[in-house]
Amino acid sequence: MSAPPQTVARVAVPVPLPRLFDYLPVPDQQLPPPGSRVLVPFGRRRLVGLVIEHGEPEGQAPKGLRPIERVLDEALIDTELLELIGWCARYYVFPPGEAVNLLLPGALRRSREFRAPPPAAFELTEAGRQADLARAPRQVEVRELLLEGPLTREELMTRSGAGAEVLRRMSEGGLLRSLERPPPPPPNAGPRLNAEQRSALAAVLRARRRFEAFLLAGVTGSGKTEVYLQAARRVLAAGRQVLILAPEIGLTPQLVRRIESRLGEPAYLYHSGLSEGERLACWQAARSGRARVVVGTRSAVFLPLARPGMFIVDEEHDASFKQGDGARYHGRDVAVLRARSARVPVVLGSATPSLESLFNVEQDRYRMLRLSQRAGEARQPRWRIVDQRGSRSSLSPELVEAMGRHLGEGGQVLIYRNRRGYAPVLMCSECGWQADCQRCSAHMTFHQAVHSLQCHHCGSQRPEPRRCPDCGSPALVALGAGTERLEEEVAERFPDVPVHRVDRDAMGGKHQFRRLLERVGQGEPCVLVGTQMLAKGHHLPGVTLAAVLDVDQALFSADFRSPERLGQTVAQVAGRAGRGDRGGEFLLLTRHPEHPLLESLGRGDYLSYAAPLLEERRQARLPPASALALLRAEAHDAQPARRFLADAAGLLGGREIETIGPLPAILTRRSGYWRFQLWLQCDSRAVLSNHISARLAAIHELKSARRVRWHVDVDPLDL
DNA sequence: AGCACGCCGACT
DNA sequence: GTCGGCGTGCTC
Ligand SMILES: [Zn+2]
Ligand SMILES: [Zn+2]
Repeated sequence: MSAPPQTVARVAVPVPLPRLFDYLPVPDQQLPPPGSRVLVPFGRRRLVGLVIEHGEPEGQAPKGLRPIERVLDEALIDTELLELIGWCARYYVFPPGEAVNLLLPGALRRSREFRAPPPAAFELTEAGRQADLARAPRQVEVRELLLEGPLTREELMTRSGAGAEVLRRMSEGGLLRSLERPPPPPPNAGPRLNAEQRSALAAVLRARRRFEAFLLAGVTGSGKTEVYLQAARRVLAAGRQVLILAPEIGLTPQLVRRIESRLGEPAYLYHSGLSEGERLACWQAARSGRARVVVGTRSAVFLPLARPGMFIVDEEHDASFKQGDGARYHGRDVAVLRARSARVPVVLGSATPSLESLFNVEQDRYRMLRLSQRAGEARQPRWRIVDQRGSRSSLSPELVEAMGRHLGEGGQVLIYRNRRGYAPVLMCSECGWQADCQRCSAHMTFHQAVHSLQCHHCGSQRPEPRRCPDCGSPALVALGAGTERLEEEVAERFPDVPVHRVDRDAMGGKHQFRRLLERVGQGEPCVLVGTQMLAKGHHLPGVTLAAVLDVDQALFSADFRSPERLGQTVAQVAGRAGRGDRGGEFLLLTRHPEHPLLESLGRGDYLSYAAPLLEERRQARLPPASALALLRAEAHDAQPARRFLADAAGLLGGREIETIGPLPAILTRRSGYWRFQLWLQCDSRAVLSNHISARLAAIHELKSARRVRWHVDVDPLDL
């Protein structure tokens, strides 16, 4: 009747080897079920692993099988997640042992018991209200604050001056009750939806009980967030959980507050900024179902969920969803898979959808929901492409004129430049010497304020040279302009207007940035000069003029994704202008105004810009129209890396798979390593992954593999 | 990835 | 004599 009991557990062990390891049960015990967390002997070490499945021993273990040492948690991970991770390991060609890192929070990856983190919030008990605290001034302070209602532990400690010890004593004495989360702000129904939003919402709700993937493509200010939050509310009402993924940079306190107030539920945050204890608490709350709303970055896509009801990916085009090392998965794509296996809807939102998602719409895998109207009075800004040829300054006369006009009318100006520092190149005007990084094939960026040269690829620094190291001339010139120089030039042109620089160098702490946003929010006329930090998220209602400087390098980049990224950046920055009630203006500065990409961009509609890009990818057999994986290798010398890839190419060639290379990476040398890559292309994603997986062991065993660092990247974003 | 073993240069 | 450099091999 029943199948004979299987004799070994196949265990995922956190080592970078392309296989699971077989273990016998703990002596005199049964095999722990799949999903169990176990402690196993491994070589001379003991490691925490996860039982993936049961089976019969195959592939002779050289020294025989060893038993599991201890079962730490039985069936901790459900089979749906185990299957998902297995699928990911095969598709993305990462070692199955990564399952341990992806599925367990750090606290559960170690064998020792974990000390429970302190409670996140407190409220006063009845006993606490009435207690006689005449001889405990600190406790009185705590009580005063809590009379108004519950507070987070952090807030309570800073405002009352009470230490952890005081709170612990009060809890033990029954004066305080610990809460896992502070209560959410009062629910707020939010604005009335317009017709487009209502029909998008209806479409999502119709799929509430089955799998369907939606691409919610809405221009800036069209109210995408409202649509998915209203859908989420219905899912919560049915007793299901909602997982929202957002890029690191977009996971702001404002977004979290908005989510909480719309959903009337505390949002459980999961991101890398949390302490280990906080991560564990969120993980457990998600697994138990207590956390009904979870908001997190990429890694949250693997959180266990008791009753998943909907997945949401905000800013789905954002590159931070792709993990860049270890298990190189794409959080958005995993969310779609997870929704499918849980039979629930997934909503991908973006004003500038990835070509991958647009392709999936074309293939009828996703359904597009378009929001083309800006909510409220906000209008599309007026666009202008400015020919920068002939202008010696980075700020062209037309830009300066427009800035003066907008500032004069009380507006704010945003200038976007994707490069921090003073100048990207420092050159000797006598002999042509340029300051290059010793360890990378790149120029060093000149940072004038700190008198140094910095490499933005490897972080190395050196002091600003006074003379040319080659010819001794003092005539060193800074070529081009980064944000630091732009700030200086703006201040020269507009001495009476405040200029704020927003980049990693100028914004030391988060508080500094927040304070600046508050100040800018007051609405005084000013100029903001900055990088990515400025383009993403954050409401800047006072901005009426936005400009993108120096788009030209993106027009001629070797990276085939460059035009797509350019369009996304430009649309994002343009979206900053005229969010308020005044009609905005947007300028794009270039020395190639006739470039077809810019003409297409200038029409101001991202989707019609993207359509021909997708067509080009198809013609060129590039992703997403075909499957691409890279085999990357790096070594201190170029030759071993090239050699390894050439050997691997010999193993990987096949009728269905085209191998190209070894090619040098776009940044050929980084941090002292020469970097090369082999392109592997195929019409079918599944065939490509299977093909590589099947040859992985042989690649591992290549002699030439021993002298290089190498890995496979399926669906790579960076070249 | 760790972690051991192993065999050669320069220290007390 | 031995401390330690990192090349090589192994992990159910
Ligand atoms: Zn010189
Ligand atoms: Zn460098």
